[in-house]
Amino acid sequence: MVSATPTQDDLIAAFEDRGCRITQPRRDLAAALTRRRDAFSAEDLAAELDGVGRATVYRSLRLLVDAGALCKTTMPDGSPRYSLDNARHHHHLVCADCGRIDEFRHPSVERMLRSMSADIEGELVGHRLEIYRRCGSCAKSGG
Amino acid sequence: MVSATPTQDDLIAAFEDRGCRITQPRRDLAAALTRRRDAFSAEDLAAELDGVGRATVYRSLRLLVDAGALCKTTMPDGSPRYSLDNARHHHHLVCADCGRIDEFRHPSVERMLRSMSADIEGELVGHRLEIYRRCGSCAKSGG
DNA sequence: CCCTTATTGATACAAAGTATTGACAACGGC
DNA sequence: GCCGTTGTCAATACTTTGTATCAATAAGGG
Repeated sequence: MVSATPTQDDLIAAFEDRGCRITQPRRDLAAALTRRRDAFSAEDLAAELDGVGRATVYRSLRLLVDAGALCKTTMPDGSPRYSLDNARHHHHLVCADCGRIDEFRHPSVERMLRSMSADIEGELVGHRLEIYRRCGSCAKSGG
Repeated sequence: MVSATPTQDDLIAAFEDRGCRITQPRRDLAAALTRRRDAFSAEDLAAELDGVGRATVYRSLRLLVDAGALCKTTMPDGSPRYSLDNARHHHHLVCADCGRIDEFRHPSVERMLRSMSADIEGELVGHRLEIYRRCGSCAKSGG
């Protein structure tokens, strides 16, 4: 089970857990992911991984998102970003200026869902929550 | 100001309010929107509006979303859907099976945001919340 | 009614991904 | 340690959801 920020081995383990073979492209990708601690786009990552095909990058990202090792987040303009998943259940705090993504856990979210579920017909199957803000350093640097 | 489900005239007014000319394509689009009460994709709408160019459909949808007359919602798979905006501030209840989108207002959402803002560094500039469920009729029809 | 200028449709392009396919390489069996 | 099966690969074409460009057109003020 992955906990705290995943290491390269954790990412490899995520592939193995899903019954996938450990190939060189996947090793390269895992290494690149652990080097890159910020949020990134799939295309950026593909450009960085020179010998690895675009399709492989996308496939692997999807695998890792499904495995829970990566998060896919939506920016205010709708474009997707990936980031390492540090902890089980959380939401994202996205800086609308610099795009920095922080994980975020707050009891009020679960409280809200419980409180809503009573008033919603049918079964809740999931949710998507992004909080957009101007992060501390962007606020300081004015704009 | 648009309130309750917008009529064709409300949509036309939304264009006017933004200083736009009232053209035949925009009239056609407004008519199609008020006929179509369900959530729809931009491509569906473009296909329905035969004489109207794709670019015009996308341009107009963006204008109406900006004007607050339409909502753009994200499905669980990430694909976008548009729907008429019935009321000022709300979130969306999306059926993961049939794609039906209902508007949804619940005090717990604002309560959550207030409660979180105390613990978040920087200024909150927005949020995105979708609640996915299986709606009543999809639950009944099994699966 | 005419002139200005927003708007249009066509088309090309862009971003983010999925499908296809022949080649290749992991890994289990022996 | 070699071999064959089969998952995986890179390349490429295609799809979806838009945006940019641009010449032609039509809105609507004067």
